[in-house]
Amino acid sequence: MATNKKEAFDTAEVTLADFAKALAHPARVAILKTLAERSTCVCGELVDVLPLAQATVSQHLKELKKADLIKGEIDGAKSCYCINWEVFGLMIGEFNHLFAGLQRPPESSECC
Amino acid sequence: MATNKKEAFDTAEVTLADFAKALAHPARVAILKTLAERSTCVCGELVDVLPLAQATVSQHLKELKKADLIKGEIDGAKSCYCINWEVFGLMIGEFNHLFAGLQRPPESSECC
DNA sequence: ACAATTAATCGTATATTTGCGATGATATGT
DNA sequence: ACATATCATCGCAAATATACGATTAATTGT
Repeated sequence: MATNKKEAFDTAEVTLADFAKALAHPARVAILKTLAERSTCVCGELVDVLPLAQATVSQHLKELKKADLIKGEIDGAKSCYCINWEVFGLMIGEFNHLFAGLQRPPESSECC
Repeated sequence: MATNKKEAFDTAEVTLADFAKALAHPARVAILKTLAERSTCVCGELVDVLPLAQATVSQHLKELKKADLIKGEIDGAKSCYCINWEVFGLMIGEFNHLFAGLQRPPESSECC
């Protein structure tokens, strides 16, 4: 059974894994890139940019929203999205912290 | 259908998404941490450290190997794993490149 | 030779992810 | 009021991911 064993892990590890999961699809990476590029918030333009159907793009946006990496607001008939820079910075911090912690040892120890 | 649409995206985005997917589970983050910590390569000790069954740990190791983030060698009856620092550095570079590209705009543009 | 240890793999169950068409709800333009 | 545009959500299908017990294969210790 794929019972969720998240409780059994460190909070830091779960947090990082969740952020990583948000980035674990090229469409979502592309969405973030596009949102950052056009400082003006885009909505259905994303559908034009991506090789995916509107429903699918909507779903990826939902994922990014769930991870709190983007904010969305209804602007008339359209939906306006933008990067949540606060959380985004937090994510970068988490990744950097992990990478800093995982340092190559002083070459004395050769592995297998 | 969950037909793979990877071909339709930029190589850079696919590469990064693949690395992100490798980190998208707390167990795999924990494995990398443990491998880095004990410069000496561990094998079944990981099973003791993790709250998962041996078969499950083996599967996560397989995932990390698929992403080329770790190397594994059979050492007698045991299996010895270690971080593939070359690829690991490459991954860090990819993430840093992404994060550098996604810069918060000069505050002029307020989003939604 | 034989029991015990180690770890990969198989089979299975369940959950999640990915993708899309269709539908519905809201807003806009005429 | 009515046709159109925009987008979230639903329902469905297929693929992946997660987890584990059981089995297998190889190694080690006695």
